[in-house]
Amino acid sequence: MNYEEAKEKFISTWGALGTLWGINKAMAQIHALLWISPEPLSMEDIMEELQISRGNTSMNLRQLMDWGIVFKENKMGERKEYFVSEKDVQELARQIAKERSRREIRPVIKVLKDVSSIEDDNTAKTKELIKQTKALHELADTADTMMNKMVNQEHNWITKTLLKIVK
Amino acid sequence: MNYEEAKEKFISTWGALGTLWGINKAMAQIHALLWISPEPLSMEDIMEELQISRGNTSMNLRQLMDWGIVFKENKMGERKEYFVSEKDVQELARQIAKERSRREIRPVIKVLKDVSSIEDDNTAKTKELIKQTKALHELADTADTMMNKMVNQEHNWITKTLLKIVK
DNA sequence: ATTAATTTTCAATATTTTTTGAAAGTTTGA
DNA sequence: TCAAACTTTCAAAAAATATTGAAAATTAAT
Repeated sequence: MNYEEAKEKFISTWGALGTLWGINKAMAQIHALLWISPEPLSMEDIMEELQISRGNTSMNLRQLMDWGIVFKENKMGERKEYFVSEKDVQELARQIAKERSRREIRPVIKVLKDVSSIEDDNTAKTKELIKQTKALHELADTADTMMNKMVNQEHNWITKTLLKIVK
Repeated sequence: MNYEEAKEKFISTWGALGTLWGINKAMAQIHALLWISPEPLSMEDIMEELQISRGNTSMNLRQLMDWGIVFKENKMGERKEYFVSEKDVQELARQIAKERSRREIRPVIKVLKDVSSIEDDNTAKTKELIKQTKALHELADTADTMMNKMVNQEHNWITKTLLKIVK
């Protein structure tokens, strides 16, 4: 496998993985491209490389910036904007965990809490609803608390912790 | 919030969360319905409750069974098939982790390994590709190993471990 | 072996999501 | 202030994904 093949393989694999996890292909691929690029890239560069439109590029770059994993960069004397990805793998993981928790997990935890707190009327179905949503609530809450600890830890905490668990 | 409201809220929230994480709405909602149902449900019951077609119900039940989180059950003297969900929250988490690892994460780890192993030609871009994909490979591999430990642990391991981390 | 009950399949349809591209907006420099 | 360089927005189009429903297949009882 040469450089070009490897690059394409990485970008398309990252795009496919994103899709599987609810992240659109263009967004995942732009991220992949910036992740392996030693230089900041302009919108033109990205459009060219991934064969996508200007509008698509612009919107997905904005989303990546909203997620806190891509940044704008200016070159002196140049009008054009350039983009770079967060390069540290731990920081990337933390940022993604943080955002998914905030946007997706916490709202669900809130619903689970509310649903599991309805008044018990002693019917089997109500009992089951309460019991099962409470169990989900507890698991989700514990897992989310852990994620948040993770997000606020020192740089190398993730790997150290995972390794400790794995023994 | 009464029982009906709570039930609907739970089912639609679970469906929406699924969608966000790449699982289709019907599949997530069928799972939610079975999760809180104290009795096994027939295909008719599910179609009726969620207002979805027979074909849709059949296909998504099959997928849930492929994921190992829903099972067929027969009532004596009845021709019809009934379905029940895995009820244990830990087992649910383990099963989902196990399947997502097998189907989605491991193939990506393989690609990362291959891509990060291309020959270094000492150009900046090749060096960056190798460095960054290697970093992802290491993180993904560690996390996946942890997931697999998890999957094969005793029943209550997840919560105990998470709590230990959280301190 | 036939029929009735039930489930599965899959081409057609509907829905949702993503992408495009051109117009509108913004910024910078002359 | 004007205009060139560049970016953003958003309605329309395209693509991807999910859903339907009826025909085919399966199963079980008579």
